[in-house]
Amino acid sequence: MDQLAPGVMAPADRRARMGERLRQIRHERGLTLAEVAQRSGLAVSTVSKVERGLMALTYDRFSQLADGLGVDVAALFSEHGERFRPGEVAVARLGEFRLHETDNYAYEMLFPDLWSKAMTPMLGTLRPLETMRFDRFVKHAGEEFLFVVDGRVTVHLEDKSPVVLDRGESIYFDSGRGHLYAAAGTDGARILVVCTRGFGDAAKEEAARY
Amino acid sequence: MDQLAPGVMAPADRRARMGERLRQIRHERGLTLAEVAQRSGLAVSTVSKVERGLMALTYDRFSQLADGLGVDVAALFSEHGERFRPGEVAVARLGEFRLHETDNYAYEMLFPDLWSKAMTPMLGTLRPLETMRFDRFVKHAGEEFLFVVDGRVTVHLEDKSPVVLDRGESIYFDSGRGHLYAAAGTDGARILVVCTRGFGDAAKEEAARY
DNA sequence: GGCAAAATTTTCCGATCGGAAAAAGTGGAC
DNA sequence: GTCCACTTTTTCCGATCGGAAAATTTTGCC
Repeated sequence: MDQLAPGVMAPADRRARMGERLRQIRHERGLTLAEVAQRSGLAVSTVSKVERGLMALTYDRFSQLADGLGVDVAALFSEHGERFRPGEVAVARLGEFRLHETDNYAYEMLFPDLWSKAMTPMLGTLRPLETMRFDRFVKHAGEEFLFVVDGRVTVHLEDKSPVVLDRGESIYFDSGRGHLYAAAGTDGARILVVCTRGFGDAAKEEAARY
Repeated sequence: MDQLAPGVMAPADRRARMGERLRQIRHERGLTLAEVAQRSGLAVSTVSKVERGLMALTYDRFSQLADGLGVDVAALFSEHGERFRPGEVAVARLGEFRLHETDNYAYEMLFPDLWSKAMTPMLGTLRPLETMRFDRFVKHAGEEFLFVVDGRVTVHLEDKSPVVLDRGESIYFDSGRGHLYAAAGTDGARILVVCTRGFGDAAKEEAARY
């Protein structure tokens, strides 16, 4: 009577698998049931039962739980999704970086040989804004994370006031918003930038401009 | 009484929005309630109630419904969830981190309020391996980038020799490989870790092709 | 207009969700 | 060992889900 699409497993199995996944995620975060319950607005007992596959949450509460765990609902439903070769590892040693110099930035790609990975980490050395030549903001697809390793940095964002970051501070933003970095003050600064979505797209966009 | 995080809308609103969205999708497909019910294995009345926001399906049945509609669950949540919105910016100031302590790690989520962004950056303080208790490696979906901010770090990877990283060095690997960090030597160490939440654009694009 | 067929909503009720509180682990300290 | 604090599980029960079928609305056609 139940004519479901092939590959669909029984509800009980689904719950069990999802439960295991949720518990694993919670443990990775180092959270207790009480903490997750607090953050998601659910009862402790509810979270416990869900993790053991004893119960299936309604989608709105399930969504709350995902938020409380800090995980995207979408990710919980997509069993697959690894395109980076499973198990791969790469180390970036001092002095082995590939230097990339432009008019304004001096970037070092940390893993120049790793092609299709989710993130592109770069180390950069910044000069003060006065010595930089800028026509326009840089913008590209993806999201961007900047961490100040040394010195002070001013981040200019399109339609926003400049943000000054001290050493150890960071900023996260949509790369689609125009952006531009410079060292604050007279000294240089050292930053770590991590972008999502391969450099490929960005490179293409850049190339198309000239 | 309901003490939820800011920005989270009431359950009723959530249902209503989702319902409208589901009905819209069904109409786009030119399907009737009966047809969707048939394809998803749910009752007609159930689909009707869901579309009008009178009821919230459990996540397993919700998933069935999505299948019946021929739409990815991810897509249903992607448009109205509290995601990282285009153009958004967040700054992590010193002293504003959310500290999380586990047996082995003390890490600080840099953007605790920004869920569902592509990357999850964390700052961590490591103790030497001797003082840590470990049962097994940690492994999870996604990819991971570790940068040594201060001190020296030993990275233990499943089926690999330990890797020692000096300040300024970094490592990139598939989080699916068991991993575990510790400070090298007797002093502690300071690290910056950026994780992706699995699930890539590749999967999305594949699904969207047809 | 009336009529029939199809689509949708409402009703009813058993099954299950989901929370509060009690009970049962789980260490760690003494 | 006992005690204590913390985490997890179990219990209980009101609230809600979810399906079958009846009732209602809508659509098409004469």
